[in-house]
Amino acid sequence: MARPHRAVLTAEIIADAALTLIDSGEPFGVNALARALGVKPPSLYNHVQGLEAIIELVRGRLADRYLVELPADAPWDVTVESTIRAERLMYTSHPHVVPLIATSTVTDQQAINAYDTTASALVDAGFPDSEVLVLVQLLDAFALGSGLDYAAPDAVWRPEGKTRNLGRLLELEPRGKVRSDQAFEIGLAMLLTALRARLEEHLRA
Amino acid sequence: MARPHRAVLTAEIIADAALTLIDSGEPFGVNALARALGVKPPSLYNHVQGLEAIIELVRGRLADRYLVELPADAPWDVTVESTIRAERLMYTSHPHVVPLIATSTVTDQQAINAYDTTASALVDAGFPDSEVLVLVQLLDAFALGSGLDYAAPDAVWRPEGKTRNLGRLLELEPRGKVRSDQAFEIGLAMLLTALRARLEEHLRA
DNA sequence: ACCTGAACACCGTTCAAGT
DNA sequence: ACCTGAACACCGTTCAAGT
Repeated sequence: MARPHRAVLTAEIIADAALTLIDSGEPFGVNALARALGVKPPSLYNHVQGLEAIIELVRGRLADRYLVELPADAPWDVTVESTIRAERLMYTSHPHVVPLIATSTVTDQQAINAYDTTASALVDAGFPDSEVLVLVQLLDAFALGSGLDYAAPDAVWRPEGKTRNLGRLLELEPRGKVRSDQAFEIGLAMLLTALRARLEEHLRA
Repeated sequence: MARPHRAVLTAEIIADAALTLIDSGEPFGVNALARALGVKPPSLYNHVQGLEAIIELVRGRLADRYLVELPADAPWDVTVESTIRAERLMYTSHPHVVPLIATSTVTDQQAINAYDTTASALVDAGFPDSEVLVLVQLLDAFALGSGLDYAAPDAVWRPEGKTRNLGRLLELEPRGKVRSDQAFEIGLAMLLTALRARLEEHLRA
């Protein structure tokens, strides 16, 4: 059998299977994905351009589900907070995706929309143009770093010798994902405070 | 010739060659590194445990050079600022290293020391134990994200459709590494402000 | 002690051949 | 139109053989 009467593959089917495989924690790649789909690796190239394109499809799939459209008339800090929380929920729900998308360029429309929404909220609030992308990037780095931390909460640092405080702090309760959650809340509160203070300065000047 | 009279390989030689190869931007791996060293891939395994160990050696090499010991009696915010600036200089000087070390566990002694120094500065300043690791992590994520941004400053987002503000902001001058530098300065100033404000709250309570 | 050759189980991608 | 087989140029790692 070379070609079934009804197509067994589409970009959507590939994206879904990719997300499932990534979430499983098993090694991810074109060959492994083809195996999971019961198909030979070259077949995928009839529907997607290659590994990077598949990863971008996965990003799009997640963005569609998690980065929903926000009300345009909400206060800027509500928009910012909602977006970061949605982004972090996306990452913590699919932690194995984080390392794959962390270093690639974002082209997916819904993901771009989410960043555009945050950028627009900051522009409308009164932040100067020259700062907005920086702030969007800072917030994104925080959400992403927080996602990486959630995926491997106690594995970021492994001191092998004596330390003044780091080793002791790593032993403190709570551990793991609970600590990662608390870390996220503290970091988010700090960033929002800093943003509000900075906006004050701009509006006063 | 199976074994030369004088060893051609040591862990240091491998680490240096690895850094040089990574910095060149060419594909990095055990095989490519062996080729660069004029040696067969299995030879490396007499000196290092594998690819991950080589990457950790590179981290150590950079930490030795950039994350120098700081005076223990400096004000906490000077320590924090110096460490972040040193870390960012390390990443911007070796941008291709960033994606390789971003997702791996830190075990190198000098790198651990740097984090321990920051943690201790925050503890001594009066931040509660429960927050210190979070803050160290937030600062680290910022430095790392800033390094990633410097490596590919205009490639983080590529909108293909229309956007309210994102596309316009991406076109603004300055571009590239200059913007990345400005972004770093703004982000750093914001984080230090937020840290000082948070410490105030803790000391007042 | 340490480098090599051979081997293993993988990768991502291209392309002509098949239906 | 779309799946396959064969092929290519790679990976990282193990291990017996060589000096």
